[in-house]
Amino acid sequence: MAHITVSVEYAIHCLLWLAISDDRALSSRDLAEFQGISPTFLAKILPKLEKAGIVGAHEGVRGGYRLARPASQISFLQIVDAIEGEKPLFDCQEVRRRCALYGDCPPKWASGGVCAIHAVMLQAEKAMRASLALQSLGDIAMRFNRIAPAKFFDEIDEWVDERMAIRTGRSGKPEA
Amino acid sequence: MAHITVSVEYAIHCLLWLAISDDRALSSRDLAEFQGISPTFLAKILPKLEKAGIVGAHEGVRGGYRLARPASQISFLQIVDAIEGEKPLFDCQEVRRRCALYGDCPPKWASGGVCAIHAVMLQAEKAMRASLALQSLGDIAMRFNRIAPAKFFDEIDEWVDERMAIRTGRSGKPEA
DNA sequence: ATAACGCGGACTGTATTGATCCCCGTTACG
DNA sequence: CGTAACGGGGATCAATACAGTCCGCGTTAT
Ligand code: FES
Ligand code: FES
Repeated sequence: MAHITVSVEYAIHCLLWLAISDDRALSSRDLAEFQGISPTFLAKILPKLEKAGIVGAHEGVRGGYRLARPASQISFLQIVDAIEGEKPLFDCQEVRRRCALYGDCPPKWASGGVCAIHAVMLQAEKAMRASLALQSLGDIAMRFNRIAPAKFFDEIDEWVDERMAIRTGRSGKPEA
Repeated sequence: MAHITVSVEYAIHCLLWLAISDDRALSSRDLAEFQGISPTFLAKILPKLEKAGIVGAHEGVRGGYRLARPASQISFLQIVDAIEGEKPLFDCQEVRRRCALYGDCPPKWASGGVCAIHAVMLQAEKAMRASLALQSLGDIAMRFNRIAPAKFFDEIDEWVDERMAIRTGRSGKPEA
């Protein structure tokens, strides 16, 4: 079966960090290094979330990304659509019209409307999308808050602070 | 989003013809020419249905394929799985374990069980598969029987008879 | 014996995906 | 005002998967 690409996994995990460390704008490089994924590749993903209105981008030095809405108002479906576009799960090639019995002009009963087989696929896609629409980023963030120890959130803060200091405070020294 | 490949469309349309023209074994070449699709490519698809126990193959001259079960006992899910294998909709790369905060050994609360994001995807896949499992080839065949004019079925029979005659009766003449 | 079958492997071309690099406009900070 | 950190977009590349072809083998009715 087809795939929801890794880009979506990267995107949602980034959004989860943004949801947890609210307020503070995180740069794409921060998010990449923090999660051990390719910075240049992540830099191609985040603009998609921005164009979809899921995150807000702040340009220039000290810039970065913030959630554009409360996490509870960001559904998984919106994220997946923002990253993957609107490619359908099943892409019907209308083979029913090529039947040898009716040469080049298939009768209306065979070519009108949606092929019954195609309809089944559309229904399956609809079920999948409905399932994705039910879950919000806020749900996952809450679940994460429950399982992660409080100490962990302090470590996140420390890490981010350290990054900020390295980048701005001591900008002349490129290496820590 | 990802795709259910064209092979599935070919496969299901072939199965539909097999369901309609019951009894008679149709060869892969018959099915391909009948639907205007590549014979060599279809010849790669049908064995998958055979290995999955959906169709039965009869080798040798006058051979071909038949449904191995009544059409009502063949679900769309079984067909899709037979063609596409068992590739998951979403293939988790476990990015959660790469977090910079816990170097090489992520704590158990972060790596145990299934990632909450992954779980959402699994649930969506489950919803899609459940939707596909609800529809059977028999349902579609019945729907087809309702919209197709009775005359059409006679034409199918004629066409098949003609093919049989060309292939076996006058085997010495390769062209019609 | 022949020719129509199914079966499988090797092979090609193209599209997509993951990933890198470079350059540009913008913005804070010194 | 200059610099360096930002985001954004285009060009490029390697790996993979998919659609489609070709060839050869074993099987079986006629
Ligand atoms: S023609 Fe595409 S599914 Fe029937
Ligand atoms: S680690 Fe794969 S979805 Fe979270």
